[in-house]
Amino acid sequence: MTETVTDYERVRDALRLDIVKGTLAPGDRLKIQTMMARYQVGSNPVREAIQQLQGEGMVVVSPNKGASVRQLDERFIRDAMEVRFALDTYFALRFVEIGSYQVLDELQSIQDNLEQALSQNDVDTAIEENILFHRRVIEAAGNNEASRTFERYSIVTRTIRRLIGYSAQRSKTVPKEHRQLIAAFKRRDGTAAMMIARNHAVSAGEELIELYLKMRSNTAA
Amino acid sequence: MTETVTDYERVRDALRLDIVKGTLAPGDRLKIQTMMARYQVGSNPVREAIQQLQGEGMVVVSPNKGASVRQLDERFIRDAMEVRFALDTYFALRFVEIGSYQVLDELQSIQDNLEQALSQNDVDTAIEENILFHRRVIEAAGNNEASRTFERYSIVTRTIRRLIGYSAQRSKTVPKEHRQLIAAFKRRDGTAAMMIARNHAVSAGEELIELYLKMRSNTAA
DNA sequence: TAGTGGTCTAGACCACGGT
DNA sequence: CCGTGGTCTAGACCACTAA
Repeated sequence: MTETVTDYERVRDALRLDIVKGTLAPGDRLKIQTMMARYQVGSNPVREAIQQLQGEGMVVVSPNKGASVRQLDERFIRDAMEVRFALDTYFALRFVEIGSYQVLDELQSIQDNLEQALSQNDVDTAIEENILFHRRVIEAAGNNEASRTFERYSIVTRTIRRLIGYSAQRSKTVPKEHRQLIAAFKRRDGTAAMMIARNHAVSAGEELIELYLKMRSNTAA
Repeated sequence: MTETVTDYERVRDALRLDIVKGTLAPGDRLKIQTMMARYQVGSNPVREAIQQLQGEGMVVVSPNKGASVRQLDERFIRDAMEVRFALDTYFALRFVEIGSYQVLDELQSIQDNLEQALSQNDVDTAIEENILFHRRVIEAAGNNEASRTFERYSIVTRTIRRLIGYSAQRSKTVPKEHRQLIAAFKRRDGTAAMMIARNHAVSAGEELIELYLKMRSNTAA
């Protein structure tokens, strides 16, 4: 019953978790020596873990210069959000075709948690429940590749939102749009679901860019 | 003016190319010793290259058992085609908004090459021009992440099509649907472009699955 | 030109599969 | 229980940077 057996798997999983959790922030250097000490392994497993994460796109490696956590620049945020947009729109439509009542209940329950977290200003929980909501819609299709792609880009939302939080404005629109989406799912209205998902993704994307730009100017100050 | 400098980059690029070209087929083992000999490097660069490709999803590594080129099973084909579907649909709509006349000309020229290749039964060229057509539509949006995602899954089309070729039937519908798409782009008809792209992706996906199943039963025989 | 840190090799170690 | 082949360590080597 041992989980991952090899060292490079352990290091890879630990690193990925640290990046997702935010312990390692975008731009942070990943020095081999440091990780050798942290995980009590040699250089080889560390390098292999880093290479794999580079393949996944979380980490950037410059030859002879080293690795660092991928920077979230404006370009990447826009691109990631657009892919999210394409996925969310399509899988909202798909959900109408295949979503079960059981998953609908799950969505409703996630949504309840999200609203409660928002009302209590529990930003971390709100972020995770929000991502979970969208992930669950995609996962309902049982498409591994779509889920992986979603996961790859959800780090953008997670990281920026964690830095800025939810505005009073957004704390209202997010639940409203989610409830509209659930309603459209319930009455099996594919067109409506697509349009709501589309609108939701656009407004989320635009706000994230705006927050990012604000963040940059604040950091510069 | 040296291209990639480090060994692991060279090996990674060579391996990736071999997989895309089909020199290394799905399921082929990637033995470290073999690659050490082939590329004249030690085990370390080989392992790092493999790990990165595993991150990209082209290669599967089982701990203590080794790496092999990813198998194209029915599940993966379906999932990949569905992601392609989501991308193609969305970026067809997007192209109407942002596509330039210059890119339209490029598309027309690619399409000409594709039709010529089909009429001459030049399958390899047809495959590449076909992929190029769809890639170009996505690339017009200038979205790096979308392009990478497209690239990741285009290997499915490439590999299966290479094994089976184009049926007389498909040799007619592909150009027809592409021409319809170009026409919709030209009159900036987003709704039509989306629906054509959608239809095109669905029929391509269904045919690939069918071909795959046929291929499996032939191989088994 | 010294220091930091990434890259690569050689070889020991060990898991797994066949005999 | 031997062979094949994947995994890991130790250390040499080398690219970059700063003084």
